[in-house]
Amino acid sequence: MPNAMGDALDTIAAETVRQPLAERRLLHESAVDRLRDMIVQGVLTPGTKLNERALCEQLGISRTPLREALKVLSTEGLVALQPNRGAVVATLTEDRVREIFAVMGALEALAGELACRNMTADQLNEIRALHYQMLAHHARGELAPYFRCNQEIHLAIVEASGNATLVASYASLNAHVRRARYMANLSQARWDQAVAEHEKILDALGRRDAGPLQDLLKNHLGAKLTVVLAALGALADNAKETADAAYD
Amino acid sequence: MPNAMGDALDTIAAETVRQPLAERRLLHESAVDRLRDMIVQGVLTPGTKLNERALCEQLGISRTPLREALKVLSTEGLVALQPNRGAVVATLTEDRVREIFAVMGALEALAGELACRNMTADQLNEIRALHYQMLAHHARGELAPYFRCNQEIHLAIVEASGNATLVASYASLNAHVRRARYMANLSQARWDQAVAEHEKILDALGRRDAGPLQDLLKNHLGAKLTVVLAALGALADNAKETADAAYD
DNA sequence: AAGGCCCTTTTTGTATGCAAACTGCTGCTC
DNA sequence: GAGCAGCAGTTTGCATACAAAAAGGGCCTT
Repeated sequence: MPNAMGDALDTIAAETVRQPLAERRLLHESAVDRLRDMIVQGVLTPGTKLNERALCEQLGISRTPLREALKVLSTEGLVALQPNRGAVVATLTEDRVREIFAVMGALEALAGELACRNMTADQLNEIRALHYQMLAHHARGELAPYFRCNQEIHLAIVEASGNATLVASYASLNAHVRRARYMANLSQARWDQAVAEHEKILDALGRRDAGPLQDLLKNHLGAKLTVVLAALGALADNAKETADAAYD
Repeated sequence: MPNAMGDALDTIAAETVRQPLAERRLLHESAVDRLRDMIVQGVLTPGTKLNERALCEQLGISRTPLREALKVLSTEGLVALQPNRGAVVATLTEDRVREIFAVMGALEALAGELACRNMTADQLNEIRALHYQMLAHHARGELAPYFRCNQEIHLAIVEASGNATLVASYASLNAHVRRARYMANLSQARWDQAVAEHEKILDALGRRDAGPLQDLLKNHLGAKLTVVLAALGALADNAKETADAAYD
């Protein structure tokens, strides 16, 4: 045994230099994922100028895969490309949020209908499990984990439709509004109500009762829209104040 | 006047060397458009391997913008990227077509509802004009122009919803099925029936009668699905025969 | 002092170069 | 003869190089 640390070092080297089994991901793909996360989680706020050189350094890649990633995010709508003038994080206007929610409403309604028809018992159980996990976060007042659970439930319902195209469309639109959602400051009353709505949704799902489920989903989404718009307004006000402060 | 041809030559030079006012489009953008057209119109058939060097030559660009275009088309779902193994035109399975039609059904239903509420008189008139143009093509038995008109009408209805997000989602999905649509061989009976359905759709639109309109759109799309699936089956059979012939 | 012009610097868009991965073929082994 | 190792050629993924466009800044003009 020449070196007790040999194994550990080899492991690290294998992970950093070359992933043998993990089938090393392509640079532009991981760049897309990382940038998307940064945008959705609000690290990169709407309107932020995306300097290629700076992002390259931050991600440790060259401009070629970065630019490919920006093109992808642009077709996803999260980034706006201005010819010869670079990329900026797409802004979210109130109108656009309303548009997105309208489309998501149609998609969720379809998902609910299909889920009632196609959902497996396992899928239903998983949704139930996520629901109880969410209840726990609600009881403890843990907002961020609650949001994550909440998202997973909605995604699980859409996935239970068994329609991959629907899942992709829904996920793409969802990424846009999640940006605003992360900074939503739920009142306790609205939070409690949202949980109650989820209870009813789960109930309808369990009975595979498509009609009422669609109505419940629609109302739930409508309430979410109100919350998101409020968050968006608050955000805009903050930005305005900051801008005003610059003039003081 | 030193040279009578001077103006013409200058014009050509200006167009080929540098577009001054037309704000020369970016190479990767036009590449996306050209490749998308080739895929949708069936020049590049599903499963075709996309060799970068060959496409570069064909489009007269280098690999960088071409690869950016492939990434974009991949996120649109029209091509599939195989890491380290290149890109192929995405295949259209029957299941996938059914999925797409299910989602498009939900989107068209929403579009119909919103159009009844938001459509301007001008938009309705434009749809009427397109409809009559389509009737002319039907009367003359001109299939390809009929399809184009047909597409434009459906897109115009979605646009009349006033929801840009809805338009984008619809257009993206529509690109996929248009591939199959181009090779659909409509029977005269089905063709006549489709025109009759359009007549009713236009009527409901004119009355801004959302409920019946949604039903009509849904039935119309269901009939289209049948036609597309038949075309897809015929295509698959052709491919199979060709493959079989190779063994003779 | 305000505005515009020109020059420098930065940034973007595209082409090219290079290394790793894949493909296909030859020849060897069993 | 089937199958596999190994090598040559091709293709992909990424980095870099270069040119055109935009942004910034100083100087001059008015």
